[in-house]
Amino acid sequence: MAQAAGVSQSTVSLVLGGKWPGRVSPATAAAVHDAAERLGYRPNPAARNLRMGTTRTVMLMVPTLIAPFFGSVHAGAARVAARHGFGLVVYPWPDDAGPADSPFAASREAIDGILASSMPREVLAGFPGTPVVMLDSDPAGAETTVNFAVADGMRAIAAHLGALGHRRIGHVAAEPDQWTFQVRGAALAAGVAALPGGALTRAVTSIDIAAAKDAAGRLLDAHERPTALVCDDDMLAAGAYKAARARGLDVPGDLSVTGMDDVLLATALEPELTTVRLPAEELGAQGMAALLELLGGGRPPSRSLPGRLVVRGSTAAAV
Amino acid sequence: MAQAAGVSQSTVSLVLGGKWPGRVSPATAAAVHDAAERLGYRPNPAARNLRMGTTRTVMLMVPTLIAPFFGSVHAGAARVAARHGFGLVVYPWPDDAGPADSPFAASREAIDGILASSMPREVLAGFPGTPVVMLDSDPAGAETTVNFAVADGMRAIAAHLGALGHRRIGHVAAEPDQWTFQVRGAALAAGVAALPGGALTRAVTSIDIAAAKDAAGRLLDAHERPTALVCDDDMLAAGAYKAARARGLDVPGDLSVTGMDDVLLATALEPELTTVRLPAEELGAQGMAALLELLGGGRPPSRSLPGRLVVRGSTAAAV
DNA sequence: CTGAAAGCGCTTACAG
DNA sequence: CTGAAAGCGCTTACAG
Repeated sequence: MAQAAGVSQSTVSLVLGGKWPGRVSPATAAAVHDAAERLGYRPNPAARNLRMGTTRTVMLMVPTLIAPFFGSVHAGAARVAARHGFGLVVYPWPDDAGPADSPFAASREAIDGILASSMPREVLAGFPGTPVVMLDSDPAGAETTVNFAVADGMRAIAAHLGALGHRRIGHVAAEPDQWTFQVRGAALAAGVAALPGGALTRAVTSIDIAAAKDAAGRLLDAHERPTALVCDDDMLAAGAYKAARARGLDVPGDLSVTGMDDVLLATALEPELTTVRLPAEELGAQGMAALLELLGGGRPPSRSLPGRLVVRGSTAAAV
Repeated sequence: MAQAAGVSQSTVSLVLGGKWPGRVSPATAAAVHDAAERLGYRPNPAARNLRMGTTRTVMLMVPTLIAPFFGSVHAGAARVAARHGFGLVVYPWPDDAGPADSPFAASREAIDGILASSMPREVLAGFPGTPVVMLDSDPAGAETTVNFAVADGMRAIAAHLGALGHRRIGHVAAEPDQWTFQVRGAALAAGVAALPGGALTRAVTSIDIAAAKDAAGRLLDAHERPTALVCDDDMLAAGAYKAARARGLDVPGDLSVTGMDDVLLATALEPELTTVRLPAEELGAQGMAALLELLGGGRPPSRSLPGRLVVRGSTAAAV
């Protein structure tokens, strides 16, 4: 490549690295660009990585890629990474991976930073010293976090149901011991407590349709049946629909149901689900932007992305 | 590291690379392993890549990661890759990516091979000479392909509906000009033609619930209404349910509906969907195994993975 | 059985 | 403004 352009290797490196102005004549720079174009030349990333001691690759850790939510997070993160010339490697953990350690161990030296979504903080213990941005996680930690304003979302749901006259509300709560679900639970409790005569019951479930159906069923079979079921996410709401149907209850005629996330499922259900839209792709994008800033030596602040209540057909006036 | 073990760099490399038997004494090898363990030493992948001219990284190209189907493909591929010490980089294309070329261009030199799922073959033109295995693609090409036996799946659906007495069948067909959908269409047509008195109508739609609802609606509004709707995938079936409900038709009392894929959505719907289970994770795993074989100098044969008809609540005897 | 040496292709002081 | 040289950390002939 250097001889094709009739210059030295150093000059090629300077020009292609964009560091030439003031050090290489414009004419020479143009010649280098021309030759590179003509030959389809691209710098060898392995050599560059070795020399620089950096890989321009970031790891995204998510609980699973099978939930479409995390596919969106990946899309947003990948878009921002690509724009800055960074690669993105995803590791679903622990759900889909085989032996959890092997990919980790292999990549410890191969990445510059970590974007970890919805993960217990302990998972990062294996990567001491690696810059990290946490997504959808407890902001009390030392790392920069990017979160959704889920408490606001839950309050919006409580207010929406309250305005429709609901007072006896059931919470179909996700079991995982994650920060986001703890916040959702607390915000809902506060929102219902603020309703005159508000009363909250709760059933805990794993994030699984069949399990959610059982949990919702327990709530619906109580002596004083709730008139609305607030579910911690859209998938749980699908289970709530099933529990309602199994008992001959019409949604939203006899029972209002809400979700959270607004994934594809929300509009696949009948009736379509009233839920809070959480901008998953934006989460990935802002998280990657923060990580890139961190890698560049900055101190990006933690931040929180607002959700938006989307009212569809699953909520109606209390009977 | 070398001095910590009291040996030369070459010896470390030989031992850690597993090439020591017969060349290094067992005692020395043990000492090297000990020191590596103690220091938490891991070879620098960039140096290795530079020296070897290989990256032990494979690119997975999928249309999108937001469809859970491709999340499963990724999981299977990543599992096999990790087991062989390979990394996996995913590029959703063209759906989620920003500027399509930028990540491609950047990674051309950074990967050893490509696993491309459900993509037009032209996309690979930008990677001349890179070993490729195609997933869910026309096996007529030169590359090794790993596919689902979708024709068998469609025939199983046609036979199932035929046995239930259905004769007027509507096909909610996916529009994308993909090999898999062409095969599905042809197999269904043959299966219905084999039914005495069988008659097939068809409406084409993009892979989108609202569009599928419209397409299914056109079929249902025909003079002689079909008694069963065969959908090219589960998401289209969700649209078919909506079209049925909008017309006061009960599924499966008035109308049977089938899907294909068996993703999460299939059991979220009410009634749960009769569909053909396509082993997406297995597709990714077998595709990666084939690619690894190809990279190792082998000539892996193309293959086809069987699906399985899963009968749930959305099909019943024809009225 | 073990080590010294070359070289993979970059980037970055440094000399001119 | 331009080029020669060093060195990043490996792997692999090669010599002993």
